[in-house]
Amino acid sequence: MAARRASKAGRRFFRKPPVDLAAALLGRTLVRVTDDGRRLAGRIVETEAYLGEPDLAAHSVHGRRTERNASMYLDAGHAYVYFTYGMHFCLNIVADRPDVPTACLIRAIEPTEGLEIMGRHRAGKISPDRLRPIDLCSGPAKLCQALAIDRALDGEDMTRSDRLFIERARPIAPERIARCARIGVAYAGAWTDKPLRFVIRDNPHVSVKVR
DNA sequence: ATGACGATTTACT
DNA sequence: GTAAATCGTCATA
Repeated sequence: MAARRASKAGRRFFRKPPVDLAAALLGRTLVRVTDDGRRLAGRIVETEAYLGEPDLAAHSVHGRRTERNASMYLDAGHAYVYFTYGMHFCLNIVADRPDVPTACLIRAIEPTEGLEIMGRHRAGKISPDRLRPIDLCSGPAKLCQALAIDRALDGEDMTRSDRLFIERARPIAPERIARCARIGVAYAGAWTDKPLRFVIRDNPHVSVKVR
């Protein structure tokens, strides 16, 4: 008898505007099953919404469509994994409807399953004293490294995939969610300061402190 | 073909 | 607080 698991989030859950999805993702479980069958998981504690065409911080600004960001145009619930800074991957989940290139960046999770393997994935490049649970997945590129997420998972349909998906969980009460400006988008003019970042209040696993 | 840049992380002062 | 790492991606030519 297989262990009982929470149900996998389906299309209906993801098919909402990116701001709504970013908030709805908080508290839910991100699950990654590796090629050798290991289950790695964590609770989503920080997300950001990217609003597509008008959003000067979005890869799909002005309807830009390239080989890299093609996944943003897929239906809601697909993964958009991009490579940046010559060394890092970041995971987004596509929101809304097909051909509306909006998405939510998963910026941090609180690791709950497979911490030892996550640590192994993170080890090597960093000093051992940086392998505390709180250092494992507290950033968009760190969590991708810990969960072994790279471009091989770009375009993955997370409503059907057995290697990357969201499990339903008790929603976070609205008063426990903080909204603030997104991280690392200083170049985005009027969009730099829009409150499109969502975090669970006072959670120690977030990437950058809320101000 | 080339140049500039980045939805970041890390170590160091 | 600052700066280095490091290269795929994109716009320009």
